[in-house]
Amino acid sequence: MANTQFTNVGIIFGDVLRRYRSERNLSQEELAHRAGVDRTFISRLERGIRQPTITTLLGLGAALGVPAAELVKATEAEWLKRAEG
Amino acid sequence: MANTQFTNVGIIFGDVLRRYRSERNLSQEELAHRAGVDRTFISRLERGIRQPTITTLLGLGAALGVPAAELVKATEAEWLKRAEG
DNA sequence: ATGTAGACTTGAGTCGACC
DNA sequence: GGGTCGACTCAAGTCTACA
Repeated sequence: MANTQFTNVGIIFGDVLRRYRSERNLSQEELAHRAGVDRTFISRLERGIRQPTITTLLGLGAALGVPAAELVKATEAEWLKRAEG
Repeated sequence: MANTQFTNVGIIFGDVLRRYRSERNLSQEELAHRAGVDRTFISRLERGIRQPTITTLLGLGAALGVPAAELVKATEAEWLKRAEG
């Protein structure tokens, strides 16, 4: 049953996504449209209820005008920070 | 039905993953063990048949001793290159 | 414009097996 | 050690609807 240590990744990614979206004054609906996904899915991502695949990540990055790698980097940094608590 | 433009992301990521694994002289089995996933799943990832979620990405990065963001960056760069063909 | 939720289809990720 | 596959479970992602 591996990966108990990665349990919070979705929550952290949700925070990151919401922050990037807010900074750009995009609505969930507009982001969803640009990224080619459903609005309710964005809502679930931001709340950490769902997790993106790498394809979705690239779509979100393109929609936000930021490399997907940057979203992952921010998520990873926050995750490492919380992991060492 | 969005995202036809992202169709090849899985293939590209598979190439990237295999390259990073090979450079570290890791077997699929060892990588799978370290990342906490199944060996056959690594095989499918490398062949582009399956795609990782962000949680799996962080696990793979940790297993390879490289930031997951770097794997995404490499994937994204290759994807942009192929996209402009 | 967002939260939430149920019901749905497809795909992530496992397990066992064989080449 | 790796490829491949079928069958399985559960989660990704959609769609509709209401607060």
